[in-house]
Amino acid sequence: MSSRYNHRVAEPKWRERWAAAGIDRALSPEEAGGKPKAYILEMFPYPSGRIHVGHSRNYTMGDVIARFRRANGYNVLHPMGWDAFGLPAENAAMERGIHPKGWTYDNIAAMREQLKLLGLAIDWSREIATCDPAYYRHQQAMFLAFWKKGLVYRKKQKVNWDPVDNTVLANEQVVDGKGWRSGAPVETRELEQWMFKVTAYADDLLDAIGKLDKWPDKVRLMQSNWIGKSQGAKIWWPIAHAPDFLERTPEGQPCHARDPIEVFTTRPDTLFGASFLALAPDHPLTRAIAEHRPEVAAFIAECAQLGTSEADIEKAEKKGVDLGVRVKHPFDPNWELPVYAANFVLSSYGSGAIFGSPAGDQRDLDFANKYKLAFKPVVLPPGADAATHAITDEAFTGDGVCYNSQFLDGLPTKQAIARAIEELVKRGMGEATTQWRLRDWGVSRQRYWGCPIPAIHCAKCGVVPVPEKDLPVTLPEDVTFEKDKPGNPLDRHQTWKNVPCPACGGAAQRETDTLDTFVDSSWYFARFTDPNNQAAPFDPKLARYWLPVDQYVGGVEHAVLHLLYARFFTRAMRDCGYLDLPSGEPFASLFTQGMVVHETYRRIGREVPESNVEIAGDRWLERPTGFSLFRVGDRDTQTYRVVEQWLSPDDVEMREGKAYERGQDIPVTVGPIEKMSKSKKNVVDLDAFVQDFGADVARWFVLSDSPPERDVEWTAGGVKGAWNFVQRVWTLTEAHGRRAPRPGDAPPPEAGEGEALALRQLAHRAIQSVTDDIEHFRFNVAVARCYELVNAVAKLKGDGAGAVFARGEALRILSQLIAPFMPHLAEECWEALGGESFAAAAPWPKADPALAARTTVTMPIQVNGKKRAEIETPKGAAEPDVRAMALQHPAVKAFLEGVTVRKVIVVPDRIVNIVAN
RNA sequence: GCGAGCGUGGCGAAACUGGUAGACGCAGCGGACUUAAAAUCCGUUCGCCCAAAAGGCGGUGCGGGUUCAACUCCCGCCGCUCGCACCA
Repeated sequence: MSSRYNHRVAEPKWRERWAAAGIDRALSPEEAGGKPKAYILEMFPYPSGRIHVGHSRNYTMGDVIARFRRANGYNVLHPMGWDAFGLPAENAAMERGIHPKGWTYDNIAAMREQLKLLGLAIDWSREIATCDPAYYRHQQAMFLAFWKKGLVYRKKQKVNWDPVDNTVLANEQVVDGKGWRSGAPVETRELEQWMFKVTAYADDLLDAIGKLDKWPDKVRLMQSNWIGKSQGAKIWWPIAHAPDFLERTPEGQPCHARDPIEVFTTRPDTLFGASFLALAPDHPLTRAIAEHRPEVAAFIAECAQLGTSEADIEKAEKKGVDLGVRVKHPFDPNWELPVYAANFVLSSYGSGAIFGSPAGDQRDLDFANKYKLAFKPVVLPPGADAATHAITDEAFTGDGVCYNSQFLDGLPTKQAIARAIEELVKRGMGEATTQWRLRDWGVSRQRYWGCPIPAIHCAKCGVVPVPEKDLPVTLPEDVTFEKDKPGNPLDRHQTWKNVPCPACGGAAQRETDTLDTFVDSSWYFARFTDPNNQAAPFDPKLARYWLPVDQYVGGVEHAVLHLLYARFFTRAMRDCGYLDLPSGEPFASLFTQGMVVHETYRRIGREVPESNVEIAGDRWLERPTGFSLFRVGDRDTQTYRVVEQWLSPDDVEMREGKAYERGQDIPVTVGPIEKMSKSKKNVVDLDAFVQDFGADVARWFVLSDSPPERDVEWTAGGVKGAWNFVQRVWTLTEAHGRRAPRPGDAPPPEAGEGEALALRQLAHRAIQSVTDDIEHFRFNVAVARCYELVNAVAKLKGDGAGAVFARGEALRILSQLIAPFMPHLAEECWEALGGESFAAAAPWPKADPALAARTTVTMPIQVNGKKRAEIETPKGAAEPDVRAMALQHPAVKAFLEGVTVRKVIVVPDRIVNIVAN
């Protein structure tokens, strides 16, 4: 009498047994003995509330690797923690009148239970939360150490200000000119900021990318581009003429506005093609002139209005205004050039000034043409004729040979650059330099729920570090959040804020900014190696044992932000003596997984006439209400409707291929397939799913349908496939279980022939391919191999000794192969088949080479590239034999009638191709 | 605009360093079991030609090329996705 597999009983049972046996605990280096270590880590979650099946993919992938490594004899560290500081906690506090700490810890408690439902092989004894003073006290100590080492400094500078979140953002957190969380257009403010000197490692961060050979090329490229190294020259252009008012500041002090203007260029070889200088609208000289010249001030204002989005930039015309300043050419004091302010020059790159060489740069050319500035071409493209080559509308930006360039004439571009720099240095007009796109990391955030910056401001002593003995600087808990009181509650907290100066004892104030939460996640992987250490962030010996992380798994959205910061942090920790990690690289191997996506559903709202539709960027709004709209239908039938609300998949049912609200006749708009997210409601809650189908079905499905790096769409069909598989495996296993040969039994002679032998061979080949597929992150292919094996087991009928043995062996192998993917079902099967201890603790199966190896191969025979027949040959059959067999095959003979065989190509064990005509 | 990746049945996808295209799953179709449904099991499923079978022809976005042989390599297009974006 067979029974259905009951995940509701089996799954909790095995989780309890694993926990009781402590099999997920990482061993100390001493306990591990000669075992190699494997540190497997998924990017830790922000405790936002609840987990949905979309989150589970990331953790499941890491878990497959962790379980696989453990079965292969590694000492595995697979921990979990919480990236627990951050803005959503404060927003929740404001909305609901609760404390961020309570909200965060409640979420952690709920999400921990949910993650445990998945049956992840995690060492929960190492759990950490970044908002725990036991964690962030070490972060504060490191901050002080970095400060001492010169890797932390303060700087008054223009910052990206998010007006919605009321805080500063790092450059990496500004996407398309908008805040990465709030989506609000970022404003510019001038603020005193705490900075991390990431640029101190710019060269190393860039060079070492070349050694990260187990990172996706895409991520490596993105990091290289972000660091953005350009080699070239600084050039100083002396002022020839300038308006008189530049002699003095508005206050009457002598000023430096007559200092030479510095520009950066990668192409000093084009200096003889220079036609003008252009300054950024907010270049100091532009602003100084704007004080006196209304048209310049107007131009600055106009530029400030211009958006920074793609569309704006594409449309924006190259525009400028003559500043009335003339400069001397560095190679010819008699050659004077005009200085413009121009809208296409960025103050944030280089020195915020360029020299325009129109023949060699499209923007410069557009600008010169608009303002009728004279120029000449100075780089001759390969193959062009110096007498006729001309530039009108299209610049030549490639390499060539210099002409019209005095002492540079005849030199190819690379040599000309070197020669030009040599001459600049000789004349004291410039020098070689390297320009980086990478900027230092501003870490000050004007928020409460973050790690306090351990510094005190004293009127007498300046900025003083908090003495180490006074750490941690803990967040005060008695703060209030009210919607009508914007700003940082730490600023308002008098008893916390006002403290004596550690240096002079006088009245002083604590720093009220907190650290960017990306600081918290920049070293958590090191903390996991020694999570309960009170005295230090971690024991360098333990860190040395476990680091680098052998396999890191996470979303590609962190390709620049988190991954770059973590690489900086390990270098800084190393140089401050915390960490013995010569490479400075935290993650040896990185895998960026695809998302789980799902259809979106929207309740259909009121129709809006097209005349009231306003297009705002990529969305539609209703005039004058400003309500968001969406479009229904195709081009001919399109109508606009108000977005009423997103509907959860649970509230939608399909009837005759159309979507309706559950139990009602209201049609539902099926929207695009998007990443599962709370805001679009297209999520499938994990608890409910595990209750209905089990964690194993969720795990199996998210890995089965698509390659792991690609998105996978959550569909009812996919769930069904996984569910069927679970039932099928269990039905076959249970039916076999009670007459199973025990593991290790010698095969009876009958197992060495016919179908029994074929199944044994297939099972052993499955071991080979699944092993290889897991190693190479081809989980979807591994899944397909398991299906093949199950199909073959089901197909083998009969109760003879050979069949029973082969089936028992195949099922036992199957239970082990599925163990990393579906650990609960694997245990249930393992037990039913008489296995000892746990499937999770059993060593990974080894393929018997004699069975896995192929003794015969099926070779296709082609005639003129078209397959005409197949032959069975022994593996490794000699070429003449194969050739003879092929030529004698009746089907082949028929095709060779009346033609001459010109050539016979035999690729051993693969294919035969006969060329004939 | 620059850079990267991708394009294979109705759908998700396989195909090792060029060697039988479509493994495996979903959906579909036919059948068994059942009073019926669900579940399960068996068969079938790229298109076209042929009454069927055997067999043949075509087929991996489009157009060329290299090769005995191309989803795979090269050249030129088209489309989609992602990243960066006036970076001097």
